[in-house]
Amino acid sequence: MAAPPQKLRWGELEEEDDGGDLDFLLPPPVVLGPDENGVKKTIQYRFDEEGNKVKVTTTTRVRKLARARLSKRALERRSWAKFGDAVHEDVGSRLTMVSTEEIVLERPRAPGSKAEETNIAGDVLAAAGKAGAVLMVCRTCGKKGDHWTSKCPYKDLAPQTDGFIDKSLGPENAASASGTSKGTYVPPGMRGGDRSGVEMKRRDENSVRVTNLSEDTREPDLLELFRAFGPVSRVYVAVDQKTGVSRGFGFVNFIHREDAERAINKLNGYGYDNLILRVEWATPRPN
DNA sequence: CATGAGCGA
Repeated sequence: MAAPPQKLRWGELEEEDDGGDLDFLLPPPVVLGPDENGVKKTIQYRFDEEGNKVKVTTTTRVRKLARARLSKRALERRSWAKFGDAVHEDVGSRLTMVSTEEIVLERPRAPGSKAEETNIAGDVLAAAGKAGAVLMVCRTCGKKGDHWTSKCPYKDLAPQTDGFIDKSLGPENAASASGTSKGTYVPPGMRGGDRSGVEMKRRDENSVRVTNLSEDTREPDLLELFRAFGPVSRVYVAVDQKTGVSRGFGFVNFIHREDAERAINKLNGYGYDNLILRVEWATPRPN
């Protein structure tokens, strides 16, 4: 019996664009790199609507630097003794186990579930007071149909929910997620009940700038270093968007100003990764 | 040396 004709999958179909029949006149595409920074350049040629030959260069970053070293912590983990099911495996030292643990996936909005009955979109429209209104939900305070995030009166006052947050501190972060009705997804901005706004703290407060960081210092490293002084609400390391390489400076925000001050006093001039850190108050970000 | 990213109708 002859094999059935191989069907083309959609991904294998040739892309058809206008003027495609003339494409053989164009130079073949050139792919440069990826270089040692993982930056890949693709040079393609095509005809535009007027039939002019145009050159299109796209730059993409393919992956992290191949030469990037493992962090100290990762190296340390390599030397850990195997445990669990892996104890009996002898597949060499770099072993990734497939978990045999059963994980039940919850589907809060599954058909028939309680959550399904509440129609969020309808909610929003009602709040906006008009049918066909846009889905305008402020991501800062969670208010619906009132203003956009950028116009939020609490813009800089909301507790920080994005970025790097020290989850080990206090129940606020973990507990707030489960605070409201169980099983229903609650957007970060709406967690934590009452939003009268009075008790909200400025989130960009107590911001400490850290400069002279080594290239491979990342946010987790900074957190490790600074959390000793008190609860940290945010860590940020500036990274070159194109190469992914650290720009050598970052910010750490503390919940308490005194902690920030102690961190500055202790860590400014501190030797870290063979460089001398500079730690000082950050001037507030312009906006 | 150096002051952050996203974000709409």
